[in-house]
Amino acid sequence: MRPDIRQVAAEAGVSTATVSRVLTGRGPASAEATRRVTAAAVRLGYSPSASASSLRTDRSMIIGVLVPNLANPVVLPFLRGVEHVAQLHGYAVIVADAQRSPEIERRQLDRLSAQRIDALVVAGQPRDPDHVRRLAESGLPVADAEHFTAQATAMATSLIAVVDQVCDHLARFGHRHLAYLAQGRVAQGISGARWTLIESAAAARGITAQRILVGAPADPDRPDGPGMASLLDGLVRSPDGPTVLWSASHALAPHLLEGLAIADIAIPGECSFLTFGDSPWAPAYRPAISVVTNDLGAVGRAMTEDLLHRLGLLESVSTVSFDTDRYVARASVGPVASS
Amino acid sequence: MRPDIRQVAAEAGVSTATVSRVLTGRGPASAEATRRVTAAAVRLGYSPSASASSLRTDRSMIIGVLVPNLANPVVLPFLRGVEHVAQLHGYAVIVADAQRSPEIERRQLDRLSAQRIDALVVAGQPRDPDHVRRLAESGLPVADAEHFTAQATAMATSLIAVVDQVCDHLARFGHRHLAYLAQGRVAQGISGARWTLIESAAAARGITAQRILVGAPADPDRPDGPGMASLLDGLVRSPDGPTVLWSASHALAPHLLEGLAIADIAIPGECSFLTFGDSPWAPAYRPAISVVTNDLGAVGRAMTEDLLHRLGLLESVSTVSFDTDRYVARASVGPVASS
DNA sequence: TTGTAGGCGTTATCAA
DNA sequence: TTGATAACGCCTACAA
Repeated sequence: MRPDIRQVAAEAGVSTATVSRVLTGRGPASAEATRRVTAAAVRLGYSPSASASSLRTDRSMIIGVLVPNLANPVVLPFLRGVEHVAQLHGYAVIVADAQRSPEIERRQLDRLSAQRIDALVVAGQPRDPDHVRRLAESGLPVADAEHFTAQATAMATSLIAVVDQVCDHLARFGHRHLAYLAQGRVAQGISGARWTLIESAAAARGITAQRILVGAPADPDRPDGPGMASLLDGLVRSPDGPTVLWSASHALAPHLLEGLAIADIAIPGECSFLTFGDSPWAPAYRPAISVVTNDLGAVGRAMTEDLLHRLGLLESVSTVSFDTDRYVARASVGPVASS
Repeated sequence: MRPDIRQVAAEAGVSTATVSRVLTGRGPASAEATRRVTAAAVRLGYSPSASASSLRTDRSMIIGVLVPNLANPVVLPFLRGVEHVAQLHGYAVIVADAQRSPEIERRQLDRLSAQRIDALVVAGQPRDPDHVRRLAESGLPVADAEHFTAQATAMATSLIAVVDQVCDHLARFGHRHLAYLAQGRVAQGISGARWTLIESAAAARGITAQRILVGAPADPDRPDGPGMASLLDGLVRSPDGPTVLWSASHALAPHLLEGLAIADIAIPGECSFLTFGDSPWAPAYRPAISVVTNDLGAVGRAMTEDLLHRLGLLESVSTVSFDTDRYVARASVGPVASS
């Protein structure tokens, strides 16, 4: 049914070796041979079997992406970035969703391993970091988003500048107390780095910053509105409570906003609000929400380029800077209420 | 370096055939052989090569998913559903992002074809439907989301019930004119079916319904707020204009809301609002947005089960009904203003 | 129940 | 520059 390399060879009147050389571009081939082979391949609708080629060359041309939780929309731009670069270099992307479970994560990593992926992208904190480490030690090129962003200095300096900018803005509006709200587990990598930056930038401007970990709702689809409301009410309305709430992630933001709405806390009248991560909902909200955009697509692209570089497929990693963080001030950040 | 089936055979003191039979579960194997082989496999950290096995069996154990535009967040639950079911049956999922371009789509389909995917899921309207059709005709099991949802009768009846429910609600509040706002191109499948349903359900209650196609912003990340505002202003404030705006997709909703905010149209005072598709932003909005949830994860799961069924891997397709559409009434739908 | 052996479709080596 | 050929790692008749 499906044509194979031998049929192409027969059709072109050459040997299979020549067909292979022409189509892969590896090895010499005369202009005439090239012409006839490509013509025959097109005529027959030939498409070489990736399995056979992988088996022979020991290269699967597949990049695996381990996603801790595919329900989280922030992975989307990231995935897109990985896909984009991978595709440019003939690579396919296999997505492995760990569904927030260590066992599923292990199964998924095993599957990726069986596919003999050429490289692995870890798109967040894995549930079982040891397993990932073991893969890396066994020679698989691994790019970990947490480590990567913390190490990419261009990105870090961009973030520093933006955090400074935000704190300036807040100080100018008279804010003295800031609360940084993050979800559940304390992240080591990027999230931890952000907090350190915020804390020191705030301190430099006489703003006290506190970090508050709000328990991730058991079911992220049905957040605990009232619970969030009472938490925020107690926080904001306590003496010397924060006058600014800064959400660590875009996914967390709507839950916080819902809590604020229930507790009837006015934005920015009673409390200013901003968040990491942008989406069409931020400007659409009333009031429009200030954001610090973080271009995760760029991170995905850079990580994938780094991997391809390590695989020897890319001469130089694109030096396009990571200067993609930006502070977009909107109505949700305003002057502190004169009480 | 990496252990091979022969090494496992040697370690277990059996032949490679026995190893294969034990590990794949196909063919007979004594309890003793099974024990020793599995032990040896674990001891050596053996993981069979998917390429070799694909080559031999002519089954890649890979399902391809063609996503017209991976930037669109609605694919996320869908992808997750596909991934979930695929994984349960040992299948890997390759994501192909067409990036809204016909050429890229073709390249991606060619790549999937080279990978010898066992089945293809099409997660939206492909840019080049002919190419997809050709693949289907060549014997590849293909599941198309548009066709699928239109044909899945359980899903359709669920949708009918929900649309009736919404229209009842609107009629009770005194609404007589409804505008259904959809993006750009008119979809043939699910989106078209929805509109037909809405139109007739509305008519049955004395509500006139009109469909308005709002041009998709060129760059979906920077929507045209003012343009949207003037469009909606002209629409809502015209004599006999609609008193209800119904957004066809969750992605469109924030752009509409931004337009309403700019035009200073009060919700629900001046105009009620609801949308297909839920997310944490809907209840967090002020006022909270009414939604018709559509569980795309369930669609992804069902489609994948259907494919596995066609591949002979699944005895019966899960008959869990599609009764997942639901109308969640929130504050954004209220009585029509008494003018 | 087990082992032997051949071949899946490609690519790399080597001799011509 | 080309062609014959031997693997790559696995699965599965078939024979024992």
